[in-house]
Amino acid sequence: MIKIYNTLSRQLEEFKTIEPGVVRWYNCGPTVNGLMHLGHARSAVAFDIIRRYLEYREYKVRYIMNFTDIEDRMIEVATNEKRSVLEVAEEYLRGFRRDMRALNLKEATIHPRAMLHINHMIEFIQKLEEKGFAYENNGDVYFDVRKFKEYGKLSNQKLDNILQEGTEDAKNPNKRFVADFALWKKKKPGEPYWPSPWGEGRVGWAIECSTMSMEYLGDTLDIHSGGQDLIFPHHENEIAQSETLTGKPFAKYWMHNGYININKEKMSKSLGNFTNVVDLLKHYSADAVRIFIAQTHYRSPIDFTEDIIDQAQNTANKLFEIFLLIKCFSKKEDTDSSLVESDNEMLKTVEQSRVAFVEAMNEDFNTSNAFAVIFNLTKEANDYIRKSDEVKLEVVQAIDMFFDELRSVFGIFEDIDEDDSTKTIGTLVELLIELRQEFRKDKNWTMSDKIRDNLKEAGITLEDTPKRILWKLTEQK
RNA sequence: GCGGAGAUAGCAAAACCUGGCCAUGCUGCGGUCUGCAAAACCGCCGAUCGGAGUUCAAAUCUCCGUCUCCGCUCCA
Repeated sequence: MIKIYNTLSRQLEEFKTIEPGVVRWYNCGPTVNGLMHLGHARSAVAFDIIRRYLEYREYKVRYIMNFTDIEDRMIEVATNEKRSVLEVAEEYLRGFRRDMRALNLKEATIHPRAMLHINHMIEFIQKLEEKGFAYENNGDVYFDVRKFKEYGKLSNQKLDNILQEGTEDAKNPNKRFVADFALWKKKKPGEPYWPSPWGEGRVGWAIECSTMSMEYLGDTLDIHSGGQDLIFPHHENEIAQSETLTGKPFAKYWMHNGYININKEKMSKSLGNFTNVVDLLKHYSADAVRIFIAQTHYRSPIDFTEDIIDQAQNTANKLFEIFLLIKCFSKKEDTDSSLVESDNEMLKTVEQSRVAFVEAMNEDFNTSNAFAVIFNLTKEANDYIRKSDEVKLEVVQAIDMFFDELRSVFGIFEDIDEDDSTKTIGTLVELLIELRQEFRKDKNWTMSDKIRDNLKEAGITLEDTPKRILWKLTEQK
């Protein structure tokens, strides 16, 4: 049984989809007005792993992640850079797609763009108006939050406490009530606009997500997710509009990931401490970044420092080595001899690890504990390869199969394999190892060390273990 | 002011809902193995913010306090 923490109820709930075996999931995507930064990455990777886990548990996941390409901040950037909103959108959309691929994020089922759904949004607003929950004033259209009795249920706020007088938005004379939010905004000079029943203008932010999610997933979603900062007002507003329109719950489970701080400070433009994914990937592998994110539970805050990402890179390198070692052994010839006790114990450990892994992930996707399981298993696997009298194919293949599962859930080292050039090198290296063993038998340390040292210089590290000699290509990063 | 999250070893982090010898990773120290080295494995060091309460038993529940972060304005 999978348990999910639901922001709406503020507790763990059993995960039950509306349609058995199918997950309808809308993840609030980014506004494409800049480069993908660490905050986007945290959210995207955390939910990517959860999605992959649900797929691992054989759910069919319909995963929608939007790109917001028309919004206040888009216009702001376009104005500053003296370009059209469309140009800005195109550029950063490409950037996001590139960085998302680099981070090995699975492609969403659909990545809808707001600008292509304006007509549906207008229809949505019209229906709200017909129902009497929206009102037009001077070319703007607002949602009348006081009519939606449950407003504030997601963010756990009372209407009286929402929006203090004195904020800029509260002074807007077109609104009847301070907390009312814009569904449609009258065009301003120089801004992109669309025709509508209320005159020329553009859509409000929250209506974009409501419209697109319902268009692709129906009236009620299983999961709606995003960063914690979206709880209010964005998701609160989505609930108000959507539930007013359909009279049904908008989403069963609301999931929100924790923030990333940089050296104990919020990542923000004014502090100039944005860490962009492109820059990060210049120094660290995507696997390290994903491990860095997955080692903390998705709801906990992360304080990003260089030290921590270095540690994650270190962990990534170690995992890579044992993964590759097992992968290589899983492709060797079978030995024909029957399993001994230590083999059976290893097989048992793999099975127990799988159970423990599933248990950890079932508990609101406890990736920290899942990693603890992985580390414990890699210890055993390392021992098995180095200390068994004979490495049995059946055993390494069982380990490798589970490692494959882990790699695909966490989205790390998915392309791990020997390529052809490695195989050729392997044949040569094994020849040299044999030669070196001859020298070692004769206690000719000068020659044996020379082989080892020269190989090391060539980027190949030898490892003398009790039972056999292992070799590996020296890490690049 | 209102709402939320949090404080666990040198660093990171889990367990907290559902009370029962504080997982796990990195670092440091020692050991095993080895001709040596490296690796790997084993062991050790070391922590529940402070105070009170409930309890046979508290990191976990309750209360008080201190501190940090976030939201209430565009944010993942």
